[in-house]
Amino acid sequence: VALTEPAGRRWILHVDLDQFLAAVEIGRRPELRGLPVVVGGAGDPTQRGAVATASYEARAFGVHSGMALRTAFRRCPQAVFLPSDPDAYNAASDDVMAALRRMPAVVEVIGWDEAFMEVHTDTPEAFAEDVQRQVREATDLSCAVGIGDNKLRAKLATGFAKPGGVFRLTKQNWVEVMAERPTNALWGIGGRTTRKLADLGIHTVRELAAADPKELAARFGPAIGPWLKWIGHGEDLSPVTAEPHVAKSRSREVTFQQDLADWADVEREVAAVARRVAADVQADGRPAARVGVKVRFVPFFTHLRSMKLLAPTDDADELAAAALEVLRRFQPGRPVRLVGVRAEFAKRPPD
DNA sequence: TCTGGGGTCCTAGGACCC
DNA sequence: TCTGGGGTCCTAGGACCC
Repeated sequence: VALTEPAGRRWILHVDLDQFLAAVEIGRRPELRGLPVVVGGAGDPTQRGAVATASYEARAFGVHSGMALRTAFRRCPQAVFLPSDPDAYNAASDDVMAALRRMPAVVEVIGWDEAFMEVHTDTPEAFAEDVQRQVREATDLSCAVGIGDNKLRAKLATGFAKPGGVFRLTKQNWVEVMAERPTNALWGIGGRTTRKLADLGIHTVRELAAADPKELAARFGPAIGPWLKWIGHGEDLSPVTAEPHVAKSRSREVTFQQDLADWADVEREVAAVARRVAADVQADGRPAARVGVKVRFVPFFTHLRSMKLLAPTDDADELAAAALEVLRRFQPGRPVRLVGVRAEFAKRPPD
């Protein structure tokens, strides 16, 4: 008998904080509780910017993440609009993840407000409720917990657990719960793929699961095509890993409140953004090997160009010069509403 | 009054080399 | 007079996620 064998079956839990950014703001300003709260941009709904998180009260008015702040204001003018405060959310996120890591589980953080946990137990619902208790005690935040037999099903289960609940989705109830739902209910299928699948006559998860893998491969490529059918069955073999995340790139971008009509202004902004990226690269302690520039023209055409550097560097002057060199490959003309600069780190050869 | 910011991974075509 | 086929690197862009 292997004494190291963990007790109980293997379960994957997906933990997702409820209305995370709004909850952090409410936590330090209790008078906001119960009010529609919208966090995003500079907190000024007359400016360009997007909703990062809306409280449930604001969602009742049709406000949701990704929506333009101005649109949110039109839908819910009485909402409290707050600027995004990344330092506060990072701190809260760190506290939550520390609480999860104190539990007997492998913890994989996948975002500010989300993590997978691999646990061994015969009572996963009881474990999930313990997770919720621990998170609340440590941070006063509430979370939903999805229970699955793999990461995909756990992640999808959370959607049925929100807010604040627990839901189990496994091979047993996959068909019952998911088969008649639209394909974009799956994690990994967005708007574009939904439309392409519809062109093939595939609208539901059941139809995707039954689709011809060759047809999918022809339409979506040799890796993504077969994977789509696979997730239609709810299958996912990816492991939960506690490996610390190593960033592959750092980027910054800025949307201008007024479009830039003068290309000289675009050049000045690209250089400035490149210097901010350089500071991030220096803080990371690894040099960048590639520089990319993003330009979004009016009305909303986005183009990207990039260049491998002759030699990796974290020097601000060099990165700014490289960004300007990449910028020269763009066709000036239309006014510009956004510029971005991305630095990619050198790929580290496997040991 | 349209449509944020920060990431990751995949695909595909051309260059280049053998 | 004819130029195949495979591998890798570089680049642009698509798509998705939080």
